[in-house]
Amino acid sequence: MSSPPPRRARRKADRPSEVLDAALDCFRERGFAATRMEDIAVRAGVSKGTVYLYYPSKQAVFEALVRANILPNLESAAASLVAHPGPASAQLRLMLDFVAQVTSNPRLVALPKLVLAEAGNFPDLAVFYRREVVGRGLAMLEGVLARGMAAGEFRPLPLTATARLFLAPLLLNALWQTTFAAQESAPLPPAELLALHAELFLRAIAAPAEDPHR
Amino acid sequence: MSSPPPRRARRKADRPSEVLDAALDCFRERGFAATRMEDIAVRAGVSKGTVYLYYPSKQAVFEALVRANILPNLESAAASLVAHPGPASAQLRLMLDFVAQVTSNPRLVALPKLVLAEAGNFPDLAVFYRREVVGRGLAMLEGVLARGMAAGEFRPLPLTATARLFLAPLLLNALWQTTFAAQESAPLPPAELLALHAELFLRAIAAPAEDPHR
DNA sequence: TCCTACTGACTGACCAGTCAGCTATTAATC
DNA sequence: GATTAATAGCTGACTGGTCAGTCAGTAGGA
Repeated sequence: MSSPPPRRARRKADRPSEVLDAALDCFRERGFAATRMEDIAVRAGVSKGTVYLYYPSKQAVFEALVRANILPNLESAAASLVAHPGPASAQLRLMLDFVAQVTSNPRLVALPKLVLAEAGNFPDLAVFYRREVVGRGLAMLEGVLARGMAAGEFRPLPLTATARLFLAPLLLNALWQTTFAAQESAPLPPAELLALHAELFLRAIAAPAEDPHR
Repeated sequence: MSSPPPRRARRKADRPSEVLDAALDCFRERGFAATRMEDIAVRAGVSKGTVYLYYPSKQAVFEALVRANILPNLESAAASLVAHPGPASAQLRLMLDFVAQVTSNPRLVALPKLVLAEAGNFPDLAVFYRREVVGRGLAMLEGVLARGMAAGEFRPLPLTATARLFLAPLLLNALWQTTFAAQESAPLPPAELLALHAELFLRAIAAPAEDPHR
């Protein structure tokens, strides 16, 4: 085994992500405004000053957090799309499964909610999120829909609106989980909701079957 | 014309709602955490102390705001449902139009977003909102869906999940408006999105037409 | 003259961000 | 290999500013 790197130096490499992890936990529990830099520091096992060595402000921590956690998931969604060519309806289900899986991770789900809540206070972040996350997600989806329409698998429909209608239940389910899930007496399993969504949506956009009687 | 009521006394009656109006504007612009009591007071044309005469804390202002603005709309939705009996699909469109109209008022749209954002800090409010707003809205919707299924107008489907799928695009569209609308280069008109939603959704849940060839 | 609505200066707590200094580690020197 | 020097990483007390909430006092109205 290679000798471990010097402890101090190794810590330096690890600190940023340790701080972000701690920050995510804090933001999830109390929101952005109510978490203090000291909370984040203590949770990361570090002093307040150290956090400022790596991030110049609380805003910067938040922005780094969003960037670090969101983009890898988008990349992997795009990759899985490329890895699974096939009928557009199958790819649609693939994307749905993907979102469902991401959405089942409470730590990740917290992020869109935070962005939504803080969009007013972080216009830059809202722009970034709209462009890099929502924009790219919708574009992927529109690509799949366009392929399906071109192949006669789906009816011709306005791409943008259709893509948003497909995504809406996925996103809202995620927000729901983080907001109301705790107080549900008989929670509706997300998998059930999403399965029904897939069924209804595919039926709604399917091209009509060829009618042999005509 | 009857003589106007004494100015001081009249003001007392009007203050609470004036304060709530001002608070809504402030919360919309800067979020809950970032608005100061003094902002609300100035906007209401009053001093900070006066706000505290009517509401014991900032939290109380927020809670009163939500309660005052949400419930009347639900009542009126229920009333309009009673006033328009008819096929379930028509009632579904009625509810969609209703939500669309409420949603087109930016002041009202801000509230669900605030509740979402602050749910963690106001557990009581989240419970209230879940029960009184979301719960009653979903119940109304489930009622319409159940009628339609019983009448053979819609396929039999799980009520709860179907109702949520119907609502999701409406709510998400509202959140979208408040979060990203400002930066859209070619905004998608909500009416267009909602019309497509109605079309797709009704097609998805429609009972299959009787097949005369069978 | 009394009361009711209102005012706004004030207090106490809180916290983001700073910085002088400490400590563990590595490098240099003998 | 022991001692000292240099430095990178980290610390936490401190500062300056902000703001929720208070309350003694003012003024309009009956």
